[in-house]
Amino acid sequence: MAKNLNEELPMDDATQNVADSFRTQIRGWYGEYKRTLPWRGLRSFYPVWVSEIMCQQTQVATVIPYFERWMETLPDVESLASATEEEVLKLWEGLGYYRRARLLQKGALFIKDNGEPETFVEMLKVPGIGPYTAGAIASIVFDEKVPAVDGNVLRVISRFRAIFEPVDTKVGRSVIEQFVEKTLISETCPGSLNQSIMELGALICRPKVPRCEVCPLKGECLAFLEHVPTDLPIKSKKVKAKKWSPFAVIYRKGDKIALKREEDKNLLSGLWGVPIVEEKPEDVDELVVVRHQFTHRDTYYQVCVSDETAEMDYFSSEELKALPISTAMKKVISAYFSNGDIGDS
DNA sequence: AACACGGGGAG
DNA sequence: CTCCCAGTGTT
Repeated sequence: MAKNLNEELPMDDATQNVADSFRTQIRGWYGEYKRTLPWRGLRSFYPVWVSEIMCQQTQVATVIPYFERWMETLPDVESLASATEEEVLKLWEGLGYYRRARLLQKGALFIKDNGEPETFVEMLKVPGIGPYTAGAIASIVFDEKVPAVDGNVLRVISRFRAIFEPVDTKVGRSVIEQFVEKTLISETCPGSLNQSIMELGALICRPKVPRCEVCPLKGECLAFLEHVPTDLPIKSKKVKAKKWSPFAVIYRKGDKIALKREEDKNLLSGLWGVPIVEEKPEDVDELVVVRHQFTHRDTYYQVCVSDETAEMDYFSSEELKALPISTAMKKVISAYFSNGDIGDS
């Protein structure tokens, strides 16, 4: 088999000694300082799966109450598979990246048909499970020797080995994955090793303010010894939010407003909200501008009211609390109910 | 490879 | 303001 030597890091004796030191130091640190988390120590597929999906692009502290409520309501794959999409999204309300919740349920249906995956390769077939999540579950639940490379691991390893290749490219990512898989991961508790690297990234090897002085790896960390740790990792892409000023139309009827489920192809698909349009409709009065910053869109909702009758379902402020509604739409709706009653008609 | 996809924490 | 968080799917 041909190997791509360009993507391999050195694997001499010195590197192996460094790897041994890494494992010893970080395991000791992890045993003493790891946070207590609701899913920490669990070794069955379902709760680990749910926790990993919830934690994608979301800080652990934010996830905890969502995870606990989710597990009380939908404690196993079967209950998730048979839940309504509305119920699933309501449990996810406020967490963001709502596609994760819908894919989680699709995954439950997939597992209902195909059985629970038990290997990294099988897990990749489940909707919503990518290389990180497959590695995390396979190593934590099934002791498979596979890396779980998230943002924390990219940062910790790029600093530890002084890897200046951009980590948000195929090559850069591969270098990190190869180092973890070929050099770092061992037979003993691969899941704990993966988790310990992530935990170190979250608590010590932080993006802006790393706590190098108390880091268990400072003796071998090339970024700490030879460079400026905060120069790493290198990231090549940087996308800036574009300004977006659509109209949010409140169709009112008495004390109720019209809401609809957002279409699949749109932002916030599956959630409920008022209609969002690019062009200003006829016969509406502008009420207020509500700003909401998405990652990719700095949004200025121009909230308008209309007394026309819309072909949608109408809800009172009490009734809409039962629906899954995004934080963005809650701001818009809240602006209407707090200001909209004052004035004309 | 580049982009879409939410919301919030922290400097 | 900025960056980034236990990433994945689509184009």
